[in-house]
Amino acid sequence: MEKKGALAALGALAQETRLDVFRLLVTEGPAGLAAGIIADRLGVLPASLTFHLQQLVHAGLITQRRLGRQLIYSAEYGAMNELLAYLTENCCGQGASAAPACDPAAACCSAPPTRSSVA
Amino acid sequence: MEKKGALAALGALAQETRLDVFRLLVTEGPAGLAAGIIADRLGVLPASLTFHLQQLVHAGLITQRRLGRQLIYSAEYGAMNELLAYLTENCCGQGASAAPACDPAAACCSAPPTRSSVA
DNA sequence: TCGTCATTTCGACGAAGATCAAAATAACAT
DNA sequence: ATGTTATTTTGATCTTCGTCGAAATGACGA
Repeated sequence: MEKKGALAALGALAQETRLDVFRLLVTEGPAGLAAGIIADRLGVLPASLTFHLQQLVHAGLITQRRLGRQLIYSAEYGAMNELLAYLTENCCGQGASAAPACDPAAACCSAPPTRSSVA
Repeated sequence: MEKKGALAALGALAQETRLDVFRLLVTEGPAGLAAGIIADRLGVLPASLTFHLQQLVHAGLITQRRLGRQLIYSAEYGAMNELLAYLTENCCGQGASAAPACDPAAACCSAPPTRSSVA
């Protein structure tokens, strides 16, 4: 990941509501969560949530898909891996390794472990 | 690292100048760099640099010490390790490991490899 | 087609972030 | 004491960020 992308990801996560949203989506795995449910769980007004969701989408940390009349958001594990890789490579010593640590399959409890690999 | 600290660190790094400063300090190792030299290398006005350095200090990512009439700033590797640990534990799947990846000894070239362990 | 549910867009507002020039402080040498 | 260098503080200005209520869009069912 180049600097631009890392800055976008860092900026997107550097806000309490957005960090909460992302963490929530991570625990839900690839199945994701509808906007309304996220708003309910976190106690955020719909308009505000949309604002934050857009920032996260724009940073590539989450993706959006439509299911009926609701919009489902889910975490983009690859982006988090790239961010971690960037940080270990550029903000630690020179010899830092970058083993991918994020895996949707690890989101164990709420969503049944999906066999499909990461997009 | 609790959420508050992670937010502070993310916010501190989510700005181009500050990310540049931190990356520069990381490459310099524990020896650190004087404010004036950082300003020179990055082409930032002194007042602006001070502003950004303060943000980084406040987030715990760098530390300050005085050497004669200059102020030396150096990277706080522990803070970066904690941030990486927080991200892997909270923003990846549940089973993510948190092996400390940052080591000042890895900043090989400019500073002689220090034997003292990470704080 | 009409209503209604889910979500987004719009417009306005205050708060926080970033930048700059100018003045102030701190440390040292003469 | 005085001057010089290194850095910070101050204050002003401008932009960006986050929040909110109200209106608009999109998708579905009757």
